Amino acid sequence: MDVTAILDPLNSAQRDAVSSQAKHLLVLAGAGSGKTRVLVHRIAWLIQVEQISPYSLLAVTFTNKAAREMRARIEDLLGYSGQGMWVGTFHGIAHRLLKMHWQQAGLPENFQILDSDDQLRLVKRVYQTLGIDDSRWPYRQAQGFINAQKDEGLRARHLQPAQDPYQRTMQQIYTAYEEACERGGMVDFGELLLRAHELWLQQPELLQHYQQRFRHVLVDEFQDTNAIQYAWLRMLAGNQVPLMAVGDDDQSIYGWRGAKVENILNFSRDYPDTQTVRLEQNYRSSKNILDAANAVISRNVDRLGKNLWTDDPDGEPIALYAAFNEHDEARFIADRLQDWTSQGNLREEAAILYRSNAQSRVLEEALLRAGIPYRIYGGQKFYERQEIRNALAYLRLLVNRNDDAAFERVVNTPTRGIGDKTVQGLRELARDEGMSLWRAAQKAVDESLLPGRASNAVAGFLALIDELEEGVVELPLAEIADHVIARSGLIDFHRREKGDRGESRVENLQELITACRGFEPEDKALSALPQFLDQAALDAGDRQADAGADAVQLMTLHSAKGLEFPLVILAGMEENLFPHRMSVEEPGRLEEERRLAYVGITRAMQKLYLTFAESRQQYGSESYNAVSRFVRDIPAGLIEEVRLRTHVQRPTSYAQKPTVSLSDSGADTGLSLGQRVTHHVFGEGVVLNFEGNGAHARVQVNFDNEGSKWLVLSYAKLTPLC
DNA sequence: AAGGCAAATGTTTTT
DNA sequence: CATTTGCCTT
Repeated sequence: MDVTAILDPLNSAQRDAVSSQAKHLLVLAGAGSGKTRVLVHRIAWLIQVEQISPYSLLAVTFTNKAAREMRARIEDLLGYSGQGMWVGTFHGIAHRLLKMHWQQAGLPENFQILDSDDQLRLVKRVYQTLGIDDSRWPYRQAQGFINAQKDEGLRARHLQPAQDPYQRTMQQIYTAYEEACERGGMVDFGELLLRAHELWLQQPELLQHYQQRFRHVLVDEFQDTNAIQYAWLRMLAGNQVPLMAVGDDDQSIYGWRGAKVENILNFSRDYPDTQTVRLEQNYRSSKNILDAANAVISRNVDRLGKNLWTDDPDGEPIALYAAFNEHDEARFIADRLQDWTSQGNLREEAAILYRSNAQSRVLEEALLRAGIPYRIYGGQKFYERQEIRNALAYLRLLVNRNDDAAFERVVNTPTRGIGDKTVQGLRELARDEGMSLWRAAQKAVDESLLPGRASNAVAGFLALIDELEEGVVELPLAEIADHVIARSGLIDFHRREKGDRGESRVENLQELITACRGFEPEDKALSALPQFLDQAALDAGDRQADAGADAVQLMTLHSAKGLEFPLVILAGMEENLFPHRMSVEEPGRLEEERRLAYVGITRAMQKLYLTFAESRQQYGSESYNAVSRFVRDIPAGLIEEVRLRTHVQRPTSYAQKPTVSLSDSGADTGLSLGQRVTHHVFGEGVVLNFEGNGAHARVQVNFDNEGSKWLVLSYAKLTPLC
């Protein structure tokens, strides 16, 4: 392949980036501006033109999905997979390093990865040993504290001794938590990064080895890197390895998880010989959609500044629908999707995006009723399901009896008469003797330290695990899993569960066996099981099994980042929902919500619907939210309001009754449910509800600025609009 | 030790 | 509203 094949499909800014001769490169890539394409073509350029071996390239992404996509697209372009090239997530690469250099990293060879669930359990155990009151300091707060510190690259010993009780308690927990991890050879997600950083810090010759090996390092979604990830990159780069960072400050939506947009700002300061390239031409959305997105994001103060433009025509106007309530909203959406497919489009080209997962239920119901196939992304991941984690815990015990997290999880699952008290006893013994729970259990049985019944039960559990391992180690992975799931009693345990929840859990366990069958170990020489377990911990398994069927896509705005759809429906465009009520107070968090709105709008290629509900059931009670400020930020000229309710008679009985009563109550008020009205004090609003008649008639109006109010019809001078 | 009922508690998500 | 947690009874 020659240079033209790499550069021809690119615009001039993209070409500048791909063929850059500068030492370091910062690409500010707006939404839909060909970010991944530039990365992939840059890699092709380095290999084909600069003659750099794939072995000397390192490409870091944020998600496993992005890593897979990059691999696939490199293969597409080059015609072969970049053999020997390191492509992976920060965590995946850190894990790889630690596996290779476990001794230098001060870890046991078979160190265990703790996911957030394991981590929370460990935190709870630390509370118990320290005697900390969890009603005063919630577990999750401590977990959040620990992760936030690790994101910043701080260990407990790095923290300033503090006076205030919150800091003191958290630091105490953090210290004990670190000790517990160290003792058990356990490594949480943050620890992977922290350790990988320290590994190089403490082993300069190892760092040098990698600095010589990697002749180019490329980073995707740079706006999502946190402090420790950037520190790790900087250490690797030193003053010799060229870095290429690609990101978009306007799409930084993970600040709440430690991501630092500032890293983008600091990059050119930290590396003065950086060429900055802006990709501002958008190839994805119609002009109307892009103008709307620009209008929304321009209200943010804290930006690097970038204006996306397009050669495309205006396209269709953005449609806004004011629903009566969330059911009406869902019904409207289902109708639009029906229109979409009846016009000959594919369902999978349409996506419904929402701020929070809780919104999906009503939408699902409406789609189900309308017979529209759909697929939901997000929610619970496969490897995070209870039943799967239980099965994995048994498998983990086979590999490593001293895995306390796994031991605790399944010692009494299915229930076998080992209750809290017994486990508590084992924990104390383990702590006193400085041994794992497994060894403590052995000791307790051998030396009859437990009451008879409990002792028998514990002995039974120990025997079960040993027995599970017998004659199984040499078998293929899937058969090991099958054997363990059946013999541990997990299948029966879930089969006995009431409702159809148990049924789906049994199916999931079967699915796990299938996953084992399809698993290809990275290192064929080593046993497959430990490799499978590591992969399960690092990749939550969000790949969709039934990707073949044509279905509408439902997902949160967060998980929509990086995707695009011809038709996008943003549902729940309401204050308190989006922007979320937790984020409206703080300007910084509000800016992040706004970036989320920007991400949402820019997912749309041809047609964008915005919907909101005048009234919505939230946490069991009715709430009345004004239309989202993000909708108001969009110039009116770009929006076409759909006003079905004034023309269409709602067939449902509850909606008709008040309409009839309203006109029956003496003079025709000209009001109906969903009617837009204006009041001389409260301004504009929408009629939500109605009660009584004649002089006592009252209407409930949701005012745009004042919220919902009940007004006596004969006093309030309401003027109908439209 | 296990199961049932009342009370509390609700973002976003990856690794 | 729906799910999870904690207390209380068998």
